[in-house]
Amino acid sequence: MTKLTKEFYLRDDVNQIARDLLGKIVFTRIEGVVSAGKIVETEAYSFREKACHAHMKRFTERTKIMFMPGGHAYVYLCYGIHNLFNIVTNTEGLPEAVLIRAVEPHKNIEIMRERRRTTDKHLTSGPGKLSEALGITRKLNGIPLSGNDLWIEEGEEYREADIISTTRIGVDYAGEDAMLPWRYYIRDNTFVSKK
DNA sequence: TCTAAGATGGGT
DNA sequence: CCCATCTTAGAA
Repeated sequence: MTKLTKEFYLRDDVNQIARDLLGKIVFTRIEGVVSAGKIVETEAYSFREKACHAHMKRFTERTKIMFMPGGHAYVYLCYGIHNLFNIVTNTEGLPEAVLIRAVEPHKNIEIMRERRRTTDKHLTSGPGKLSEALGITRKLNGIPLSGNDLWIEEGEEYREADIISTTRIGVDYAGEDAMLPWRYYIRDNTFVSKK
């Protein structure tokens, strides 16, 4: 019922925000249709490390969204096929973001089945999958999460012991920064993407 | 202009 | 393991 405040996103600690987002609910309203999923897996990205598109504050047509103040959506196309959904964090000019890697269906699973056309366990268990299930495309790139198209609400609180921290997926190109334990997920949750 | 590579997912 | 698919960034 209550959207997260902008102070939540503006904090100068993208890893803390990635942890805090676990259990929160992502809502979309696409052509009037609302659906939602509970976040169960995230990854943190920062200009301070090499896996980030905006490493060393690299400013391009694509990365300019990450320079916006925290609380905006960064949606980009991966491998020419998949829309990956990130949440921009930190203040303007400090490009950091949290990649949402998996959610658990929370509201309107029927529309997710229509959009995905696969079995339920594959509905939202990966960054490309959840975007398709929730209808997130690059049309939403750069929009604020304070609006009524795409937003985050409070959800479930998890105890520290149920949050796993490990290395991020698909970032081998980042050299030693690929070893950073900046991936977070809920222990034993069936919608967490597999390595 | 040209081109290689990519924060994936689905199938063999 | 292989491949679809196409934007992006950087080189030429």
